[in-house]
Amino acid sequence: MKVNLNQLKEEFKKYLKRKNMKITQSRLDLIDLLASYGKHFEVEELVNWVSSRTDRRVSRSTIYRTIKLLQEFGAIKEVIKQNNRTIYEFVVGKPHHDHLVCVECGRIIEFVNEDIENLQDEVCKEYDFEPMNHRLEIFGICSDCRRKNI
Amino acid sequence: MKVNLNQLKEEFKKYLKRKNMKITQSRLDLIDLLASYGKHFEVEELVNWVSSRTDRRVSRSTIYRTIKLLQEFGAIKEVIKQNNRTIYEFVVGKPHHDHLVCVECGRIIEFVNEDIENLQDEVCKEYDFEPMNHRLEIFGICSDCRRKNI
DNA sequence: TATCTTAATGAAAGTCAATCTCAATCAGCT
DNA sequence: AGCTGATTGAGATTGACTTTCATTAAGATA
Ligand SMILES: [Mn+2]
Ligand SMILES: [Mn+2]
Ligand SMILES: [Zn+2]
Ligand SMILES: [Zn+2]
Repeated sequence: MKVNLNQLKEEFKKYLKRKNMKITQSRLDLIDLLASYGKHFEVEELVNWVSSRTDRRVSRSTIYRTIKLLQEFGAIKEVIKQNNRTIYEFVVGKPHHDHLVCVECGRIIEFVNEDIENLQDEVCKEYDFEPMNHRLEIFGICSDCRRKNI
Repeated sequence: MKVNLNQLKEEFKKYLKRKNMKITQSRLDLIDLLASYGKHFEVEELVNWVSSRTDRRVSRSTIYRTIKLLQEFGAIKEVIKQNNRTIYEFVVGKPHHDHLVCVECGRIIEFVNEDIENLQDEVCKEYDFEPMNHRLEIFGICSDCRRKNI
């Protein structure tokens, strides 16, 4: 579960070189920032958080561009699409998992279920479909919110 | 699988009365149109299609408002959220199912898997989470597109 | 049926996430 | 240090969706 940040950055540098892209300070900074954020996040939230750490400014444009890049690289995933908001997660060093989303308080519960994963693979085989990624979102009411509502 | 449209409309009328809302021509027309559309759809697509049938004009605003209403009523579901587009489906008379989405050609394959559904319920029990609805989207490449790419 | 009250509608304006544009800057090769 | 092309930031733009508000229609009442 522990991420070797330096190793990750080295891999990212190789990835950038392979794509003839430049290793810039902004890109490396964002990896650091994302690795230390430790929560599911929305881009706008990240923009604010990054600009609050005044050490070095990174523009909104660059943050959007780098998030897309890190998604292709595989360090970040879109985990929830609700209303018209996208919630992301830094997934390096985290095993794959899916999410329960409380529609009342927004709480996000992570779960792992190997059986569901295997069944998905079976379904894909059945339809001769090559899966690349998936998103299972279960929307409902968490225990805390149910207790409050009584 | 066969939907009794009149019965559906009667239920929708009751639903509207319960909510002190009016039974309007636009609302009834949209149920007819949606029931006859027979495909997954995006709102903008529906707006165009509806306005191409010149029998009676319904504005974009009303279409958006009615789609939201029909979602609450349960006749329509958001089935895919990708990029910043939402794909809907008229679900009356259709058993619950999930989707494989080809990221190359946009093809949507529907599948039913009771085992996955049951496992989801188990997960929810485990976390004392009351599920309301869920969305399982598997993104990948369909067989046709894989053949083309060889 | 005519009248009245209130919800629904349409057109246009507004919102908001995300993308694009382009001049200035930076990475990194020589 | 100088060169070349990728990257950046600020602001403009897009596109899906929502809101506003004057007008219209539903449907209850008499
Ligand atoms: Mn997660
Ligand atoms: Mn479907
Ligand atoms: Zn909750
Ligand atoms: Zn395809």
